[in-house]
Amino acid sequence: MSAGTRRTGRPSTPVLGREVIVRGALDLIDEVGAKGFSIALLARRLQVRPSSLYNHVKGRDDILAGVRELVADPIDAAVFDTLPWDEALVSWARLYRAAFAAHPQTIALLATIPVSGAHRTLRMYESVVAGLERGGWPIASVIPVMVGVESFVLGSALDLMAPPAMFDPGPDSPEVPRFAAAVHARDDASAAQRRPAADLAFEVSLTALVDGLRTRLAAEIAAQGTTVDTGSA
Amino acid sequence: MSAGTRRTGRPSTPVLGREVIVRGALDLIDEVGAKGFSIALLARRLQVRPSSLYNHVKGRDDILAGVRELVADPIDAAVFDTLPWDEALVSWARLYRAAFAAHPQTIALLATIPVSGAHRTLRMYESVVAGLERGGWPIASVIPVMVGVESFVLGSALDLMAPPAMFDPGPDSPEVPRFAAAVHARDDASAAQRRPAADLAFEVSLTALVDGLRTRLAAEIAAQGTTVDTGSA
DNA sequence: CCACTAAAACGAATGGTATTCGCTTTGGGA
DNA sequence: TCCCAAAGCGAATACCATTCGTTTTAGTGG
Repeated sequence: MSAGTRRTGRPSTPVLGREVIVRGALDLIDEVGAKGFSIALLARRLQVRPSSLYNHVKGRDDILAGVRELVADPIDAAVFDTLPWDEALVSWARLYRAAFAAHPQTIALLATIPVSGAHRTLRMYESVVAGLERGGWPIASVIPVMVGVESFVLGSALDLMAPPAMFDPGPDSPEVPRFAAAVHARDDASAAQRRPAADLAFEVSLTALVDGLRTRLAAEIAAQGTTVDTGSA
Repeated sequence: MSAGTRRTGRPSTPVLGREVIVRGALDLIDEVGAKGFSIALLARRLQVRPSSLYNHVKGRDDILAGVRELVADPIDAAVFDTLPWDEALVSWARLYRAAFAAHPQTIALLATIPVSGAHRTLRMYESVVAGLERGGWPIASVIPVMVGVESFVLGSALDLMAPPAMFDPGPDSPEVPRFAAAVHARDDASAAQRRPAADLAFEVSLTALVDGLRTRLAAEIAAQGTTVDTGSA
């Protein structure tokens, strides 16, 4: 209970565990940010010496992999079982982005880490693939479509942690007048709708992307029987 | 010329300079990857002691900002002056992605760094904004559209550095049969067209995105004079 | 019930990191 | 010519993640 006063040797009641460590890591990152995160700090918060962590996790990267699972947990691809593929895609993308938006500080740490091959993730992909196939997408286009949407979502997540006011007062506005005016107009629209500007940009492009995919699917179905062309229009 | 044998004191002919350091950093990252990059290694490659670098750059982050400028240099938004907005957008996105594709190892380091407010970058944004306005986009939608495309490009760049063979032999393929089949079909299509799978996914979604934006613009122009709705469909 | 093994904590040590500071030498402007 | 600033070096600082040996305890097989 008191600070840093545990005798050496195995404790009578267990203190750590993978679960505890990963949860603590996520909380810590939320508080101190990606740059502030360190094993030493995490150990302090868990009332433990740094070396103790290594009895439960392989190392820093392993902890971050766990954090990723935690953050990605609420992403649910079950919508693909009940909704048409296009609506499901929109819903999935929103959930995906919202999951990262709930922990913006983790994005800098998780973006670089290759997406975990955890069973949970694989099953999510399976649902998406099944939903797209059921929607009529040719098998060879399914992964590209999914990856495209996922890339857009991850890019939008990166955008989330960009400095909110980017060139607002603009020291060199005179040099880029149209850009400055456009930023101003966007901010006005954002304020009028009482929604963050980043959200508006995300929704606009997400709608456009899925819209365009709908068009393409129609075209591919129309060309059914001819040589399949997965290149550009 | 010989190894590590420079006397103390200011050298008669200058050795370093911001340009030299940043170039060296990019080359080093290309060679040893993001994880292998360090100030000490960079100094060794430049035949210099680590502390000497700080006479020319503020620190690690400053160096990376310079690397970003270098990588982003070939991104040219001049196309917006000559092509219709939709074609220009496609061309710009391709250049943008290609710039990062030319230095895949930098992506992990640059993705987290907020996009530099360098004059070069601002002028690029100015060109894009001007092009979209000229294309008929309402001023309030210009930034969201640009940000959306940029997010997609950055997300696709992240995808570039993902492990190329992800779940190919799939140890648990039986558990995710449709996913495995879809990956296989995509790889076949990729081989048949002799293009990387990532490129195909990028092109598919880029086309769809711009296609959807074209549709939205038409709708917005048709609704001209009515209350502008920047929300979802 | 005892003995033995494995688990799980600690503490110290290792080798890495970026950065700062004082020293020295030299180039260039007044 | 004098003097300051520029630009190298070397040492020191304060981190960082990780490994290893030690110690204490939990749990299990005989």
